[in-house]
Amino acid sequence: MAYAEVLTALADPTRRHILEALRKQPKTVGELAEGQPVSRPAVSQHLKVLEGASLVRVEPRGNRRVYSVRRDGLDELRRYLERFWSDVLDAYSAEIARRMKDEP
Amino acid sequence: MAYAEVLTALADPTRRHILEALRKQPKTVGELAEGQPVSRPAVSQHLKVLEGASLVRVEPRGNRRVYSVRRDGLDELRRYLERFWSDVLDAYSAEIARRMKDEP
DNA sequence: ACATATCGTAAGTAATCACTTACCGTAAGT
DNA sequence: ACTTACGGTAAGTGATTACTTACGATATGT
Repeated sequence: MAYAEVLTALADPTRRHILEALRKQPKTVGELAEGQPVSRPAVSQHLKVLEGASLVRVEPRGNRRVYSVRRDGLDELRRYLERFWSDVLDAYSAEIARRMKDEP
Repeated sequence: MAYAEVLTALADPTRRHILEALRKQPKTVGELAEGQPVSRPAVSQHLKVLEGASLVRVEPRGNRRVYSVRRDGLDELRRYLERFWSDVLDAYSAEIARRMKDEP
């Protein structure tokens, strides 16, 4: 059920902005906060959620904490979407087959 | 920016349950409400959100309103995820190339 | 040792959200 | 025509949630 955390994490615009800021290269909390319209503690709280969703990883480097993008969360979400969609397609083709049988 | 609506739509567990109930076959509002632990109006409200995210389509059939899964919302989300991830990979390989140059 | 920088956490607050009950319009059955 | 079924919308409420400021802990620099 990890995809649930990923979805709630990605549902917030500020968290998406933070994630997108990390696309290019790893950044510290301060650097991330500069680019956002919210306070630094708010960014910290969002990072906690992103980390819980396996979308981000931390590496403490001395005084700073360097955050970078992590693949696992996105993979989890992709698997969920794919599973869901293949179920839809299976049901669809089963419905077609049923109709072919009834109305030849 | 349609992926934002898709993400907020999928972030809610009840909405996901409703969507998953529609995987198998199209259903009316009443049928959907039976399978859920919430009231029928709540289901109606969720369906409105799902429809706004292009995850669901309605076809009024006489008295009933038949809802079914729609592909567009999921596609939109997939495009966003793919775009995001390819940006990450591009930045990563660019970083590798930079290091190869500096430290041969 | 002391001052400064970086960042997480606590506490409080305002806004958002999911839910309920009540109501209304429309279509179908008698 | 009258009643019943179906479902969308309005209004109100309680719980989440995203934000703020204040504080504390740890590492760096002088």
